Amino acid sequence: MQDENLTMKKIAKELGVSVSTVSRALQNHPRIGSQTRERVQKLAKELHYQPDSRAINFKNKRSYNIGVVLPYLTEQFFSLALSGIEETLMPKGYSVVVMQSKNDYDREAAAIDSLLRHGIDGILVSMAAETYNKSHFYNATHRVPIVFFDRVLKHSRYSTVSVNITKAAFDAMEYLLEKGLTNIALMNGPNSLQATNERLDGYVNALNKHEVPVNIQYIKNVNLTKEDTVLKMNELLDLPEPPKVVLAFHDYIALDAMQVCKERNLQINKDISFVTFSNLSFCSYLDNPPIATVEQFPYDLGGKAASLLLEAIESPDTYQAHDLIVEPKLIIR
Amino acid sequence: MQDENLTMKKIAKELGVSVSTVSRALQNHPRIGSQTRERVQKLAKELHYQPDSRAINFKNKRSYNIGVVLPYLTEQFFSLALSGIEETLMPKGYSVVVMQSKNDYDREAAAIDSLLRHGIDGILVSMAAETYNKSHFYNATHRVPIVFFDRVLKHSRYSTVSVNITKAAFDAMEYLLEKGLTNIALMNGPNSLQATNERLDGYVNALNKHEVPVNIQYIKNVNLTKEDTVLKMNELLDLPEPPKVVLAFHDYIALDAMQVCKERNLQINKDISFVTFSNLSFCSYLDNPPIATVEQFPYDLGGKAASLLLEAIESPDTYQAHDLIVEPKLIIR
DNA sequence: CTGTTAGCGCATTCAG
DNA sequence: CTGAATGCGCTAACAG
Repeated sequence: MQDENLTMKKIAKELGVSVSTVSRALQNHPRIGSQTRERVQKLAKELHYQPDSRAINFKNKRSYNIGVVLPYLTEQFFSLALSGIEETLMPKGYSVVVMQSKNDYDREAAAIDSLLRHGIDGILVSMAAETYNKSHFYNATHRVPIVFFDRVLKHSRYSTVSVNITKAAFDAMEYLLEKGLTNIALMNGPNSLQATNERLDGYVNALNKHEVPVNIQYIKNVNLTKEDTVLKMNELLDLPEPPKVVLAFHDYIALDAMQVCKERNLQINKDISFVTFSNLSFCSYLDNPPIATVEQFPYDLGGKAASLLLEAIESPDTYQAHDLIVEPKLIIR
Repeated sequence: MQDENLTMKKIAKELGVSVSTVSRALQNHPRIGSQTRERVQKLAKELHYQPDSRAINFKNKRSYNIGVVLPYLTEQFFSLALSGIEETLMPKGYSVVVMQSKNDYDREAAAIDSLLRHGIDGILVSMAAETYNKSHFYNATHRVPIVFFDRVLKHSRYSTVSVNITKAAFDAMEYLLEKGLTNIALMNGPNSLQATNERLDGYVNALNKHEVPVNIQYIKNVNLTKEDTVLKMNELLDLPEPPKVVLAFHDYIALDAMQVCKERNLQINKDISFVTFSNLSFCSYLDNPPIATVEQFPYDLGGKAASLLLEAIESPDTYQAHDLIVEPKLIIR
């Protein structure tokens, strides 16, 4: 069948022409005779010639590979985002190199480093929860463009694509408050994430608007591990006046928190309800799913981030970093 | 900060030595003066020199990228497998390029093609459900090694890593039969997958051993879409004697099938029960989870496949393709 | 121990 | 329209 080391040189020799002629014929260069082009292309096809992509990458200073660093692929939110990325990049001839940070700073830094050494053309990042030090990003900036999505780092050199979380939280709260519910707890994420602050803003704004006093004991930060969720949920339930509703950072937190409630013999959606961010398809299989959830359109998020990155790569001169905000949607179950 | 185009040449000129000296110093070559080595390494560090990976890839005829083609990253089974792959490859300096086939033949073929053009060093594949034609694999074989995992293609040139599904199905059935249950349906996968046949074997073997007649109406093939699952589940429930237990191809099928049951006012785990393959962590959140499930260790599957592929890449002469079987584990809930 | 030379596969400039 | 020559960044064989 085809030869592992079939180069243009061999085709050239076979046809008695020069390598540059073959090169031109193969890329439909204008300055080439149509008959020679035919001859070359015909033979190339017969021999199953495949250009050596490594040589081309080398010449072009491009690899057509995009690095993606995100917390967990097992979280549906991120695997959907990756799908959006893949779908945007593939038709443009780019491939996706993924690495999971698992919310760990060291892994994230190592991933960025590894991507850089592999010579990718750009990086898409959704930050790890534990990332307080951002220097690994700043260092990478000199080598390739970076675009953040969802868990973003606002900085003049980076484009970001994120959801308007303040509004999402506000809408969710307003929905609850208008139903007459007031004992609403917030199980928020870690402070390293901007979305955490935005959730808090929306939460507080809504309470203020409806003149419900903010109960500081109802506000918890969770580091996104199951243990911490269990701990914080128990704290909430141990309160003299435990919450009737919990606004959870995302569905995974809610699921673990629900388990805690069940173990304490509370009936979900009766004694206590949940409102979440994420809209995991999985939750529709629950007998007592969260009463409402905020759809964040991860697929779009990823796709848009990928588009921005392509812009940065292919038009570096005209490219301007900017922040894209995606509007969330409250889904009532 | 660091220069985008800082090459060894510049370092050499700066220090008044030759490029090869720099090259040797940087890779701790034995035949180099320790003082020159120091000088070079010091300057390289100061200047934040990073070798051009594209040039190195070009020279080595390696990209240190491994392609992974699998059905859906949103399925936890596959994202776990990918984690195992990533964890195995990363310490060896390889990165992972993923593509999702979405169970579609054309997408799978396009993915393989794209990977080949990107010059990856090897491919890991878990086949699409709709893949009946295998020529895209055979064509790729001439260029790079391929290893299959989970959804494997048995062929002398490919290594495979898969679960002993026949045994898994047999064990699951035996568990049910010993509990005195006999009306057991099998919601199997599409016939293009080897695992489908193996499930059937295990199912039939167990029935035979326990001298329970095989009811052909209890055996359904599902094409892995929700619609088909709903259709086939309804067919089962419409039977004069509907099954009391369903052995489902995997958890996702079971979840959709359970929905059908609920809509028909059947109580899960009372009127009808499910036994599944996959052991999705998600199912532990269900009020009425499958009564048993087969753990297939996707993380290990991926890791082992990655190891085999590395072997094929790094020791092509001694490498022998072979089939690895992972023993499943029946988990009773 | 170090410098010179050559070459990987391809695109491109410069001649013709 | 086509061929010869050049160089991308790096490694390695060959000299010294």
